[in-house]
Amino acid sequence: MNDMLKLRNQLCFPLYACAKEVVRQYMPLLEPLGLTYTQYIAMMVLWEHKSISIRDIGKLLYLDSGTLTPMLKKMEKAGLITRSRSKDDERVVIITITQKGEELHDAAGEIPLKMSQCVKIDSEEAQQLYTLLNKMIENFNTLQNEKL
Amino acid sequence: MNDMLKLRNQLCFPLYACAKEVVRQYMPLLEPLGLTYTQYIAMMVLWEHKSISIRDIGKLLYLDSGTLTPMLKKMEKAGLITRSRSKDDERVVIITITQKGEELHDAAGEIPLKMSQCVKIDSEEAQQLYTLLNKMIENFNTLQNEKL
DNA sequence: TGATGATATATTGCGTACAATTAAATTGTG
DNA sequence: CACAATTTAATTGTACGCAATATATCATCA
Repeated sequence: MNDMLKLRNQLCFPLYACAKEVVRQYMPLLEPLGLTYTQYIAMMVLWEHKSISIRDIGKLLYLDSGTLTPMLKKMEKAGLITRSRSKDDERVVIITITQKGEELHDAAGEIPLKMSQCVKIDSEEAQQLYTLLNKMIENFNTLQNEKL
Repeated sequence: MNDMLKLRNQLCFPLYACAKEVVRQYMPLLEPLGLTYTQYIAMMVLWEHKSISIRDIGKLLYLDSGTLTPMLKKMEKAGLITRSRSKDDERVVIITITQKGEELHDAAGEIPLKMSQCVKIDSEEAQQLYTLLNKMIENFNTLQNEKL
């Protein structure tokens, strides 16, 4: 029996399970804002950048057009953003946050604190985790670039 | 501007992004076996337990019947498992691994090593990550039980 | 300039995920 | 023992997530 093929010896499984659970914990906090987790992180990009191409949102969130296009159309319908083609390059779609989208920022203010209370690890552990995860992501980015 | 609402200050986002990326890295390794990642972790449970209820698979994988029922039906169609009602309790569906399912175990033997090479973190870091993630999962389990 | 390749988004198809609901079987209780 | 409460799967509906493909636009250069 190959012990590496047991669930409890897998590193990737807790990563997968933990990520799912965190998203689940966000749901009741985001429900009053009418956002899903993916929409929430998209709003986070827009609260910071105000106006940004779908391509750049995808690079920041590691999501492709197959995920973003339908989601952003829903968010447009909800009045949080507008979509328009760039004049410089007609291929590019620019997403711009609306007043209504900006207003969600205040309503979201308490969410990071509530989540950190829910994820009961101390700040040193959180820092460790952050560092390790970003190291892995960096490595995946490098692998990706090597392939091109 | 609430800095906690910036992507780069979020702990949950690297967790979410990293988990997705890991699943993506698994895909080419699992493709020759005809498995998805979720099917792969289900097979891991079955390689170890041989025969187990859907309920217990769900507890081990943190998945509900809405996910498992259709997936296990596909795996039955693929000949990897059989499905049968328990004689003791007709509500319970028992999943049993088939010979064909057992044979996949050998073919999967190289996958953990290949993945560990792909995720280039050293064994001490891996241990840290494993510990932190399991601590978070434990905490979520506790929260869950408190609610009942 | 016109063919060719690259880029950005959209679309399609498939496979999860999960909440909410339904249906059947079992358990607990008066 | 009857019946309400619980448990287990299945079903339904919504929302990702990604590979593969299609389409339109842009860049390059012979």
